[in-house]
Amino acid sequence: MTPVDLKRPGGPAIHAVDPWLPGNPAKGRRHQLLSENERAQLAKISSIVRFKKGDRIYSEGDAADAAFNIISGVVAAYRNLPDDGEHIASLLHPGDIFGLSEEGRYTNACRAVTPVVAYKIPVTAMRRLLANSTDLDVDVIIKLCEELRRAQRHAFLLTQKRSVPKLAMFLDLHEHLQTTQGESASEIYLPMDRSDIAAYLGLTLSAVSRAFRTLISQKVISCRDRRHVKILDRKAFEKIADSQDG
Amino acid sequence: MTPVDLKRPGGPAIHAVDPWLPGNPAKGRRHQLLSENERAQLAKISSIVRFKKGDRIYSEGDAADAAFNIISGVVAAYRNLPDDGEHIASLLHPGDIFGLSEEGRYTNACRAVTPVVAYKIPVTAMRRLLANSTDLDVDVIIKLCEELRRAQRHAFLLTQKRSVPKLAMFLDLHEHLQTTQGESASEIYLPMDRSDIAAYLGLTLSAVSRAFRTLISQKVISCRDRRHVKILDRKAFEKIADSQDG
DNA sequence: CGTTTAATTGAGGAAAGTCAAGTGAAGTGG
DNA sequence: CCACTTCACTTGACTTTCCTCAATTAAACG
Repeated sequence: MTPVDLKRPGGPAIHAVDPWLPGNPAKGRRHQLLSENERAQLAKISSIVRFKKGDRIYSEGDAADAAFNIISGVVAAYRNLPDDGEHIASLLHPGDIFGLSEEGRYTNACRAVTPVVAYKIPVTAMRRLLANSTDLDVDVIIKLCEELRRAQRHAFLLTQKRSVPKLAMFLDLHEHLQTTQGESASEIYLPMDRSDIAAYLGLTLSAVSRAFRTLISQKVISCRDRRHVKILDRKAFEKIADSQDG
Repeated sequence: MTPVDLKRPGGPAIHAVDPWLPGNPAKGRRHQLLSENERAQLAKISSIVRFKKGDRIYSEGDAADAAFNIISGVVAAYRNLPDDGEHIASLLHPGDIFGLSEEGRYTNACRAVTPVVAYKIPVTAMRRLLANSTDLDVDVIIKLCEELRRAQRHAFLLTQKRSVPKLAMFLDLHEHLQTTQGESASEIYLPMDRSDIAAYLGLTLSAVSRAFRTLISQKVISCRDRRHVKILDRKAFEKIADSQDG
């Protein structure tokens, strides 16, 4: 499930696609951005924290005293809605950073979708490191560019009006995520449950369920169980995912 | 329409809310992040470019050789849809940066929504500056955090299912934008046309038009003309904008 | 002043939402 | 190890809302 270097951590790791270096070789490949030295420096000021599945990591509006860097597991950054639903702003994976803030307060709440291990990095120490500025700051900039693009892709996904293409795009996204992390491409693993998918796609639970059913009955995908999806008809799948007919 | 320091430019200017400095004083206020020195350094490597309303600044997939910093005007970053519609990923204003890329190619197309004046900064020169790292890199990080939050707010807005609250949130957003830039709060100015609003909200032109009509007929807002909106019933307006009943 | 582009409005249909009932799986305690 | 409880998900009937398409009206431009 997780690459080797994340299992035996040598300090925080930031994975991202370089925004400036032209494509090949290793097109679309995510690199570990930090040098051994930088990772060691960060390791000195950070601690390792663990969360059980479902644990709240912090709430919206809490004092933002630390940023986090995921070693293993999946985290959801979300906001609560007035009608007690929730909107998931992003799903974060190993190599991602979260805990950004506005005026010293977290803008989202965060919870562990799976068991999570992460580095916790105090912001004050982090700012000091950034000011003494090795190449660390450029790496952080690169990572932020990537997160920005992700947020924009998410917004794009949300403009899709029909539920089936939305779900297809979501599955596509997760397949890419898994292949770029070097895992089996034959099956997509979904670590979150249906209600999380609904909150991320801006749909109701029912709509997500029906969208799965539609794709299954059209023999475009099959589900071994609720968390394992296989793509049966790649061509139909991509047609549904990148155009908007479902 | 634009603060004075943007009219007589002393070099690129980045405006953002500090993510770490706690709220008061000047809560929610956007600062000019760059020092005189930094602005001068950036000015040396950048040129000033002008665009007429409607001009395409660059296309999706173009080689990303420069970033831009807006002096005056509004820019839309968008993607074309297969069915010849478009999705607007973000609306950019004076003090914003755009032209971020992935593997050396622009991920969005950009066009001028109003007449635009901007600094054009070659990425190679910019990278050199960042590597020689004054505090410039930290400022860029701060700005990117802000853009990330904006993208997440946009995604949040897009999860709203009814058109009226969506439009209300959009108007609210623009009111904030104008007050933080120190302009008259009595009326909201919309520099873009209805189809741009539709493309940003993920609605059809008709739906946007009807949402305006609904708010007008409920006497929540009034329109002096298509670009000037006034909020008549602040309480009703906020109820519609932050909860989801419209 | 006429032509083009932008916006409004209306009728009808498609799709997701809501509400509620029912099924399946997973975990608990006996 | 099995009955029981719980939670996650599915499915169905009905309502709401937006989209589609088309016809008009209003504004912008030469």
